[in-house]
Amino acid sequence: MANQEDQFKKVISHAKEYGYVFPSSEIYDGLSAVYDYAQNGVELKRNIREYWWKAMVQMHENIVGIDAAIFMHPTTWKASGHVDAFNDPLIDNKDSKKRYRADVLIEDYVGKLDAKIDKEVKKAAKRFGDAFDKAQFLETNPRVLGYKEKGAAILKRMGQSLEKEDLADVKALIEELEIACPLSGSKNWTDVKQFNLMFGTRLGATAESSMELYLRPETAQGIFVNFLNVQKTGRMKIPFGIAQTGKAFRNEIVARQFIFRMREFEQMEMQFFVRPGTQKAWYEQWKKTRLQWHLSLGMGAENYRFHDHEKLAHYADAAADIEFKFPFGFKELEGIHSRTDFDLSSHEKYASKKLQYFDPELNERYVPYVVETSIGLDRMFLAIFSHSLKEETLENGSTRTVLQLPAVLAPTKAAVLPLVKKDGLPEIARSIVADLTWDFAVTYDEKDAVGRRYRRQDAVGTPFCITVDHDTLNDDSVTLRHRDTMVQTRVKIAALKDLIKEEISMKNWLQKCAQ
RNA sequence: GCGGGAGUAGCUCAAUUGGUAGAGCUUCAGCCUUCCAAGCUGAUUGUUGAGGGUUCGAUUCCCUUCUCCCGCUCCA
Repeated sequence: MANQEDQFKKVISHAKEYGYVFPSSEIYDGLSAVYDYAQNGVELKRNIREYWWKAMVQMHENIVGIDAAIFMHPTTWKASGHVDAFNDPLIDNKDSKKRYRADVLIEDYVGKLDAKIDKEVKKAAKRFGDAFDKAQFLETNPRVLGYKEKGAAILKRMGQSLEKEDLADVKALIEELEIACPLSGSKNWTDVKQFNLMFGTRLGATAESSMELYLRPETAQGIFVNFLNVQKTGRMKIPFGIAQTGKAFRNEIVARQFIFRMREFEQMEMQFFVRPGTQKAWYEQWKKTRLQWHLSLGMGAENYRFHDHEKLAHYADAAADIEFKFPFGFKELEGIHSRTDFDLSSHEKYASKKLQYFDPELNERYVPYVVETSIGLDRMFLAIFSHSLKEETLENGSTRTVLQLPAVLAPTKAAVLPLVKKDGLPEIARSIVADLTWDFAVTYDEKDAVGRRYRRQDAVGTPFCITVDHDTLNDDSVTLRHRDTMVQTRVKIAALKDLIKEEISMKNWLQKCAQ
């Protein structure tokens, strides 16, 4: 455990020291759970996004992309269920330090009343024997009626108080009912606090004319509301998908673990629209396809696993996570959800617009079912970065820190190094840089001994080093050093471009794990 | 939000009973060097997380606050 912790701390400080991730607004002490991507981080992140986009959009004839706005009509979030589901009244017990949802505590209390009714029924059934009429008993027995009334009154009052956001009354209700903490038995409660997981803001200049808005808590709704637009204008036939990448915002109560859980984060997701009844097969298909994508990066199959959800979200009929072994254990990296027709149907109701597809094969209209793949770009970044950071002990006993990023994703693909700073070697190196820079990201470095420069490039994750030496003057050849093996080969300058292109080509990487 | 730990240079860390901050690595300039960080010379960097208090004097003691890490909690 201490090792894990140490490793994670190394990841965080390496990310900062080598220009990948900085705490946001650091000169003001940072902002909780907000981070900035630095000069190298932005490249890595961009490359991951591109790798995903290529695999999901470009390589699928029936998947297209969009880029929806972060602001959406507020009714969107009523239809999606977020206004209800992302809005919890929470209360803490001061003695046990446990936190509960206030409404759940009260509902549990009402549940106990129902249990009492059941008890009465059983007792009566015993007493009356065969003559027992359950329906009549429930309607006439004064005790049962008392429990029922009480329960209904409690729920009504709670509903009204929550509606009015009268949280003091919710607390009063809990105190009046003498609800105790299930763990400690204590009735020592804090005030009820409303936690809204969505960030609110206002659209419009003046307070009177402005409109309350949310920053989107997920990108998916931007696709659902555009479903028909894309289907019609793109002449899409089911099954087809719409993909997008973009920022989403959640006001997490506790956001932690570096960039794993941030309040502002980027999703890469694809909604796949299918004929009702076929969702299960597509769900399985996408689980497989997405895992293959991960495996193509070569970070070891043993570091991935599926986690099938037993408790499903309000919209899903099946859901699984692809989990990755982060420095702090296996955690969710990507979600694959069978979302049914929940979202489209709900938007139909709220917007009073038909969101249906006419299926020419079946000759009928229907609301399509949706299978979603949704991956956190920041989590993918962390997965790759933390997995790539290694400390090696070499044969001579020295250690080297190397960031073994997949070459296809590395921010800088090659560093060009003159062996010494004289004899015309820098000039040749510069000319190589000038040539290669049209095709991929290269850098130049002449400072310090060449060995030190190699280690520097190792630490930032540059997969190739090209060294210009005195032989270059005679035969136009240079050495090409591979980061992971430290092996060097002698190649002609003219051959460099194709050699490296081959190693960093998305095509070659994506094909690695094709089924 | 609760409990525990921690904030000193870009990174890792020092500073003896309170006496106005140092080291290593890094970075930068130069020298020397024909291939895997540790050769030589020189240089930059800090309101010691922030604010307040006690004191002649605070990195050190007290209070407040912010941030990070771990656990609990929460998590579509």
